[in-house]
Amino acid sequence: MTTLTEENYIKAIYHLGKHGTENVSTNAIAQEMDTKASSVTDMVKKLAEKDLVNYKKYQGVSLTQTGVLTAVNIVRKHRLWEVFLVNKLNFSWDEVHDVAEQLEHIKSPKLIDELDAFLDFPTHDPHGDPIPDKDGHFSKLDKVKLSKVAVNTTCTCVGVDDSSSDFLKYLDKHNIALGSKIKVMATEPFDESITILINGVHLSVSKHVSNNLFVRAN
Amino acid sequence: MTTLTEENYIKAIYHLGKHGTENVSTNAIAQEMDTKASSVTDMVKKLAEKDLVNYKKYQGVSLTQTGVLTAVNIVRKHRLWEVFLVNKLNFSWDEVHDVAEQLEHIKSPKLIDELDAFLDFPTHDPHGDPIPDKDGHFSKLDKVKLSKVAVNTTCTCVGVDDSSSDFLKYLDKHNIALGSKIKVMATEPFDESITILINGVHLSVSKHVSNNLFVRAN
DNA sequence: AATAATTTTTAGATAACTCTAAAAATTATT
DNA sequence: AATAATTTTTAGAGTTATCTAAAAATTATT
Ligand SMILES: [Mn+2]
Ligand SMILES: [Mn+2]
Ligand SMILES: [Mn+2]
Ligand SMILES: [Mn+2]
Repeated sequence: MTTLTEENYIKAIYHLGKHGTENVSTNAIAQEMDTKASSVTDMVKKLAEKDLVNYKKYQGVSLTQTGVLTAVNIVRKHRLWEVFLVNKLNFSWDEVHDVAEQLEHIKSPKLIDELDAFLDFPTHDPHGDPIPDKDGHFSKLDKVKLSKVAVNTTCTCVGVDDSSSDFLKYLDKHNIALGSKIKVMATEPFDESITILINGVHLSVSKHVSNNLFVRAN
Repeated sequence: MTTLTEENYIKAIYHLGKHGTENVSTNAIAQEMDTKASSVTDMVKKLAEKDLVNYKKYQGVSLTQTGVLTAVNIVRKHRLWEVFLVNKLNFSWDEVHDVAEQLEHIKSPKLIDELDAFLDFPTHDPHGDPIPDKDGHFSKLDKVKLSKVAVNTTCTCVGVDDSSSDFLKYLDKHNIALGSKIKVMATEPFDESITILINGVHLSVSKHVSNNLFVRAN
């Protein structure tokens, strides 16, 4: 059985190292989890003991097969709860993350699969991130950063890379949501800002925005 | 801020001492929580320090006003989650308790009130126990134990006193559910068992059953 | 290749919660 | 009222997860 703390470490390693496959440094984990490197070392030893991570002193850690499975299951729970909060409980997409951080640790063999069915087996969460199915398989959606889209092309917003509350609120304010049609009107070389057409309105957005919005070509 | 452990102690004191008003003994808490009396003493001191309980050495504990408020809020969360699990996620009434024990500790100012609205402000949980509203007020429902009902009277099942999985499954097996009409046909003095008519079927039930089924007169 | 800077680990301490065993207080029995 | 039984508290120690400070290993710079 994994503790809440162990699960959070597993999740951090999963997210930092390309789905847990790459080696992740002690410091990177410490930063991600807002803790000290010495604490990370302690926990990583414990996780290695439990065969959840591969660890060699000074060489960083990666997830074992069991570790990846554990991580994917937590991600599944997190994202399903986010869908529930937005679709059923009137949460906005900038409010769900903290609550999902708690709900993702609830242990029940039945709960998540029933929730999945109740939500009609969603494939993506409110931020456009894919939800793994019961067996851990992700539905691949080929998305591209808005900054890569050519001028005069229209595309559809399908996700965000930055899901900080501030960024999401900014998008809300300018009526940019998943499903929004965006036409790239112009790009400015000097500051890499771009002008887009959204809901009939012209809007100039910074490099940060275009680099953190995922779109699909139409 | 209350920890998960503190919340569980508060809840135990609330349930053992008539809504936290009566004094509860250290041993009673230890038994309820499946822990040692010495651990209870430690925690009770901590709770007294936080002004959640009234405590005098060797005299037992009761909840303060803040303690009652905390307890009622946990009970509210527990019962609302139980309704959610039964009404929305196809859980049966004998499966919900353990999951609700986990969910009741989720902290979110918005979550519970939205859940309450989503469930259409239920007044009772799947076991017939009242759900306090936002302000901690319980809707009183005058219920009586089936064992108190006179012969030849018909009544409606509105709750259970024993909500152990075994007892609930027994009720399921004999199609006794909240809302079921029950007519008391006969009482046997020698073992205090009674014969009831339910769904057109005659059934003899033990003293335990009649003492743990709440009914409302019709 | 030697030295400096950085990263990582170890050592030792602390906080929250738990336990066992012994001491103290209360309650029951004679 | 004295003694016995029970309950409750204290003392001391273990576990998990955290921290600071110092030591060791790795990586970068000269
Ligand atoms: Mn999230
Ligand atoms: Mn998300
Ligand atoms: Mn319950
Ligand atoms: Mn209940």
